[in-house]
Amino acid sequence: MTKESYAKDIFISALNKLNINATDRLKFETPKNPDHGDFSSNIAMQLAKELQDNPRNIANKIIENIEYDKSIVTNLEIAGAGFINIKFSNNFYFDALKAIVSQNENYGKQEIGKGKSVNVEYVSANPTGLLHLGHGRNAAIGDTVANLYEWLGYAVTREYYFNNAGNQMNTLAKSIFARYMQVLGKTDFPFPEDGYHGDYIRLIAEEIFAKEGKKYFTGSASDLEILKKYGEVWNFDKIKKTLKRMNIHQDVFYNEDTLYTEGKIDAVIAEFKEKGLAYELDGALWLKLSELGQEKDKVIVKSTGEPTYRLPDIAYHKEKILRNYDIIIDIFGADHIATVTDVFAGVKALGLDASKLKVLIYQFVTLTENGEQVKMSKRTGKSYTLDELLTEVGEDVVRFFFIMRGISTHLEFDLAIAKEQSDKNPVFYLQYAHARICSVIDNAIEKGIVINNNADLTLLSTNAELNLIKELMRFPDIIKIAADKYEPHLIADYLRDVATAFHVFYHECRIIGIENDLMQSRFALVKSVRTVIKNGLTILGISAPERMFN
RNA sequence: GCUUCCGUAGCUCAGUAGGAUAGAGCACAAGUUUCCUAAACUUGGUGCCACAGGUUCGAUUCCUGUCGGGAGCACCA
Repeated sequence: MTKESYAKDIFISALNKLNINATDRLKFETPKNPDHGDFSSNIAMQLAKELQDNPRNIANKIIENIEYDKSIVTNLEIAGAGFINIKFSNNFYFDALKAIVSQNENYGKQEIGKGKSVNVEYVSANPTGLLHLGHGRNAAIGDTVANLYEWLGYAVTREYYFNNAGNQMNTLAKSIFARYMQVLGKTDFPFPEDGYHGDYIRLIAEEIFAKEGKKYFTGSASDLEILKKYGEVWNFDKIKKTLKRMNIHQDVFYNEDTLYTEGKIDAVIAEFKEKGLAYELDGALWLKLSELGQEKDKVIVKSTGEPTYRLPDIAYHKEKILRNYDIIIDIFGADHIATVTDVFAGVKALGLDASKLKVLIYQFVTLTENGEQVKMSKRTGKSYTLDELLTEVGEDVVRFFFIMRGISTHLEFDLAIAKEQSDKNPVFYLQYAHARICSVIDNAIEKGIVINNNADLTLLSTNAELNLIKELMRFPDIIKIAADKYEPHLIADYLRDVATAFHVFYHECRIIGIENDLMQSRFALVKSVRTVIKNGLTILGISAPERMFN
């Protein structure tokens, strides 16, 4: 039983007695100010207009008709403009803690998504280069969202859209070839204008030369094809290694190529033509987006015969929709905003249900240090790669920093704070709470204390203890809200609140060395805190160390 | 010009699907350890919630417009 379920029960039966049907408007919230009780309803204010009565009068009538169990609710009162505030008994909280203790490491897991499926597509970087900061934010958001849905009981597919077909792959081949020729001694061999200037291209060229010599010097189509493939494999290998460092493992690597080989691109073209939504002009094939609510028509097949990105994107989303997921989530950077509406329009035009699609757009990341923007790595002199950042500040810090802000706000990644292994770094605050608890338990075991599993929780009586229980009770709701709103940072914020409540408790209440029964109940409490922090960090893909400062 | 995100404390950001006295971390100042990890805790205060209208019993939150900053507006992806 939760606060919500009990409060709803007693309110609905009171409203029924008054012949008021307001079930859908009945919402409760936990007031910020503890003087306003544990739970609060604004229903009386909402009803004021249609009942043509003063909210406080209505609240009074509702309260008069509420029947409640005094061992669960201790007080109901009207406050302010007409709020009804509920105070729950300590016993209610002890029962809630008992439930947490018994669920143990499963606490927070839910069945809301049972029998339903979610596809989360994230990272999806082209194999033309190494991952950079933006990909890092993408990866952290995508993986955390996937975790959240898993905790809600959904069957989650983590997907990576692998695109080795477009124009950019030819640019990669040409870039490698130019560096290759330079490695062969033609130092003035021209580098393509729009080529990839990163240092890794040179590494790839050197590696090819070391392994296979100069046999690709002709630069023929077949040579370029080999260089392209080599670069693709090389880059993708690096990408996967970087993701692995971030504790990310995707289930499906959907290759764009299969859209062509399995005829899915052609099928979509045929369908657009059949619906009269595609026409030829200047040798190119255009999609009538202007008839689909967009500003202007756009090209889907270039006059060269190659599709623009729009067409495979539409075909790919069609493909995902046909795979029958209940929710399909894409994670994109702000630079992709324009493509989203095109894909939606295209998918709808194919008669598919676009309401299952949810596109998360995250804003850009800037790296700062001591208030100044950092563009280049001091160590390499090149722009920061994700791998480099991981090495510099550590995996846990990277994952945390990338999700600690709302996804729609610009993220300032402060290198100085990230590097700091101290109290300034918010990650350590959470991990420290976990390590502290582990340490106390180790300590008890060392002293020969036996921790039993049926402590008398009613012995917990201080504010610090009760606040901690209340904090722990929020965990399932927070997971649900974070998933519904697609906001991983809510988990990070929540864990900080839990850690704070724990540290306050720890400061005020001793555990070891006090009377046995109370000690046992405090162990139960503290073990639950440890579980919540560990589960929360797991959702964020961050480790929960048992020991800190070695 | 159009699309989109943002504008809240000195800085970085929250604000629980519209609620009561707008919060946290950092920075700054002062304290707390014979005692389970002081990477902790306690105490200090600052806000025309960018601006102007509108909706509402009630707006930092929703709508419209203005200003300011970011990201887009290809036969690149």
